[in-house]
Amino acid sequence: MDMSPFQIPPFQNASDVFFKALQEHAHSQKYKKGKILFVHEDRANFFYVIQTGWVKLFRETIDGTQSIVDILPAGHLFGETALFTQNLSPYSAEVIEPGIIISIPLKILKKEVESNNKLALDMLASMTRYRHQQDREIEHRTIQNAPQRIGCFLLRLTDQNKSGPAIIHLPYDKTLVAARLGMQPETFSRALAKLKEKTGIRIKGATVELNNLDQLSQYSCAACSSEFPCKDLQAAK
Amino acid sequence: MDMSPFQIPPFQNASDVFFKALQEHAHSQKYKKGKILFVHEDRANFFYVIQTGWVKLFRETIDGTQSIVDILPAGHLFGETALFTQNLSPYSAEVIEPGIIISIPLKILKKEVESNNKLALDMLASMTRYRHQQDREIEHRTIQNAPQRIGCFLLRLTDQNKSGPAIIHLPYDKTLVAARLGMQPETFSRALAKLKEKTGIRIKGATVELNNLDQLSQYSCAACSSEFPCKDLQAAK
DNA sequence: CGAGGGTTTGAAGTGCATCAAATAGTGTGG
DNA sequence: CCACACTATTTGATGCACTTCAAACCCTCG
Repeated sequence: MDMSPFQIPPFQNASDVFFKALQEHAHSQKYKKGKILFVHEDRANFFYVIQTGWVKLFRETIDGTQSIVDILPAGHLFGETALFTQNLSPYSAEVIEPGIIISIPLKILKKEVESNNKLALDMLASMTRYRHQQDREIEHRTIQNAPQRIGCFLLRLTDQNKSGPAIIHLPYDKTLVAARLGMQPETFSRALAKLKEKTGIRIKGATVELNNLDQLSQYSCAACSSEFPCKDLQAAK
Repeated sequence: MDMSPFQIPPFQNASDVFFKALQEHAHSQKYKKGKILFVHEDRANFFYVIQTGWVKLFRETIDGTQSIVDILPAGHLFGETALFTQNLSPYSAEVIEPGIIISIPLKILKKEVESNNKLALDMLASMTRYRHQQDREIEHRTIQNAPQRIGCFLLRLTDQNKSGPAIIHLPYDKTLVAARLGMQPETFSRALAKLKEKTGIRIKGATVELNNLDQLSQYSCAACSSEFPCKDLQAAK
């Protein structure tokens, strides 16, 4: 099995025993769009690492309204928190862009985290980062308006090591981007148009050309407690 | 020094060495309302445990708009995440109801968490709980309206071990409750009136009488992916 | 080429914010 | 213990942002 997906936090310091167990019990599989990996409040026996594709984490109310917990790109893991919640899934997970996902028995991780303090610390660091992202997310929902939230989202999709104009293309359906940002599809469409008018970005289908990052970040980050490039925030989080 | 504040998660499994270090270096002090404990992006050398009183964690934008990260009651700790962020405070902290707060050098916690895996696991469990609270918070902001959010907040203030009518009194200013719930004070006032009309609660100043918990939770939790009593959510979180 | 989903556009409604002002409540010094 | 000053809270009037419902458009893919 390909071990490269595990060259990422928080696994840098995992033990050989752990990797050996992975070889034996981790399972890599390609999934189609729409595949439900597990459901909220299910008994959880696995956690997952995304090798390629995108995964949506969500919950829903009785009347079917969904609320997006997160949308994750390749390189992220999810479902690992079930370790600390009596093995109950805190959300549902659905593949939204086809890709390869590795499932790993929670038991393996449990054993490792209980015996390898370095890994536990790395997980704490990951959790902390996530927590701050969530804090920021709440802030955004509260004080940014729709066009600003979109602008901020686009900025986080850019490669923050480069400067100058950037061309990105939306990683998944606009409807989903809208949900991810806590707005209706119609609002997204209109807000994107407004953002275009305000900052001069160019839009063609799912492709967006950001010719003036400064102008964009000035417009979007005005209503935020941190400036672009938003420290600690990962692309497309 | 009184050690009772440390009979709480995540310190049950801390070592004697840790407690001895606490005796020597932890500092307990009474603070007045309005005291700023530290400021966003300050260098952090301490973390804190609330013995009595309430503390507000927040950030602000250049134009002075505040966004509330959290409002914490006695028994909670905060500032500990600086351990994993190069000792930079991820928010500001202000005492909003006078009380006694214990400050503890991060170094002590650092040493303990690096050498005591049990504590690290307990911290992971605490973080996980917090993370799920935040997820829920985002959900609430998205799908509950103002009166429902207030109802949900009131429910979480009740003693969930008892049933039947409950009398609570708001733990801090209505203006702050409003901010905590992501709305304006005016909106809070009107939404509370609406909630009264819808669920028959009684309000006198800061005292609220919930004579029908079922009706209240039915009204509030309709727009939520979990039912009352919202599992994993602590009172007044 | 046609079916179906994703996206945009239009029209109307709703909830919350904002600005302004009145009222209630609280703590202080006399 | 009272009057004043100040703050917290409520109430009113208005505006705006986003939602909702409806329909058209577009794009992709079988």
